[in-house]
Amino acid sequence: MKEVKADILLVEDDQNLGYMLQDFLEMEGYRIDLQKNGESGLTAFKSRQFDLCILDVMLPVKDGFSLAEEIHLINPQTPFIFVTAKALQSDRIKGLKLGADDYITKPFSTEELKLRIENILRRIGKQQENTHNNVFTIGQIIFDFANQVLQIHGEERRLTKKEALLLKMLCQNVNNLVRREQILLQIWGSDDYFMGRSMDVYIAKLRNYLKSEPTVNIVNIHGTGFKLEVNEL
Amino acid sequence: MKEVKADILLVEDDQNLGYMLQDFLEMEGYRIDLQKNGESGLTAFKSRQFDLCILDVMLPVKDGFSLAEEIHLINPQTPFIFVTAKALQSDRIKGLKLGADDYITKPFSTEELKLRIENILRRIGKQQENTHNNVFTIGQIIFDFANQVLQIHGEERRLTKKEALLLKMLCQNVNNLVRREQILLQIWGSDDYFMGRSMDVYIAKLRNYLKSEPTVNIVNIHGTGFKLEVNEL
DNA sequence: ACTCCCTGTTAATTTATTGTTAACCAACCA
DNA sequence: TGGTTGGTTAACAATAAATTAACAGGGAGT
Repeated sequence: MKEVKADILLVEDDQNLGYMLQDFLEMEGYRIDLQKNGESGLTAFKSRQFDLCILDVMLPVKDGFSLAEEIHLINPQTPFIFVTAKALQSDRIKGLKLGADDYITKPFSTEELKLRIENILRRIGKQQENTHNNVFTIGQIIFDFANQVLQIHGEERRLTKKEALLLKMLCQNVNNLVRREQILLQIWGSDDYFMGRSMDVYIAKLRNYLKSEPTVNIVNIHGTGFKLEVNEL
Repeated sequence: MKEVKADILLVEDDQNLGYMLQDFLEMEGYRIDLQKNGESGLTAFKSRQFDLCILDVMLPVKDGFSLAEEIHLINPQTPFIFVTAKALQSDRIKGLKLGADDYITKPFSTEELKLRIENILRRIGKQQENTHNNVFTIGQIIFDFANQVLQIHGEERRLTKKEALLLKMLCQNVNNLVRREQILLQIWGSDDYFMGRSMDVYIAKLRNYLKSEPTVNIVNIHGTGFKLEVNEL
């Protein structure tokens, strides 16, 4: 079950590029409506709400610029990105004047497009995936690293800095071993006997906090490290 | 009398380009602080508030990327644009990953730059307005940042500049942790022991002002920062 | 089973951070 | 000049967190 990060209207007449982008963006967690010309693009836009539009400039039936104008007329809020093969200065300026939030020229990497989309969505306040917010779900428990808080069945439990750091490390490696020395070096700064004992104390504390979740366990791998085990149902 | 549209920090080592841009942007109604290297750029940034930063990537003393990182640390709100001669894909991606709001490559027309600036300012405009109106409601209390006044049950209490800045920061992150270093960097300009103690004194003052509201609390997250908690009814 | 070493747990101790009040100082202003 | 005001530093109390200690189990090899 993946949460949809945002609804995107993609208008691109080049079949190959269109499908490729659709696939890529869907894999990134966006819901895509792919249209092949300006007119169907406009119809699609009218039919429901989108968080973002990606428009090719050269489109059959109705070009990207006039499409953008009409979209802007219908909903001036909606941000849009132009994609184009032409690197013409004048074209870029025309796009930006129309209020384009971004303007990228082919060839571009999907990585770049992804970052630009994320940037725009972040700015308009669309909630990004929580992974960047550092919110983890551990069984029924919600761990908000940024606020150092654990939500256990409605109850809030505040964590100390070290507790939070340690739990984050385990969460980032759910169901995977994290070696003692790695934890010690990263959180305690160095790996000696006493630091190690200190860490064990913290493991005990975390176990205590998580004990209400039977599907969640911090298991010890003798002589090696720990693993946060979460058994999905 | 010309209204200043925005304060822009421009860091560009190429004298010609730098002056040219400064002139152009000033004619456009922006107030420009031109710096010639990364280090002086950082100093300038610390010295006051900017609405936007335009950074060359290739800078003497401290490159644009690390400058951006530090700026982001001090005030994650501030948008920035990278300007560079290199059209390297990997560079563009690095910049965007750092959270750049835009990335434009030389040569570019001043017209394009102008449009991109307007775009960004327009986008942050809404939030800006709210935070430029700068009237927050904290439970029953009304905090007018612009006038540095707190309305507590009809009573007016005037705040000092630092008190107001600190309270604003907390308000902008209601119910969210604000880290000590971030407050210190943003308001006090640097993070050392005494600044920290000074801040603690201000926290005490604010707590005192807000103590009549039982639903409002400034809670300390030990070793990390503070959180303005407002419990809705 | 015996032994060594690693881990679990709780409590005691030490260290670091914060709360608070007041003294101090510099800038501003009548 | 002297009185305000805003801001910093100092000092001490109160807390919270982190480490250390102490002891009890447990695994793994012999």
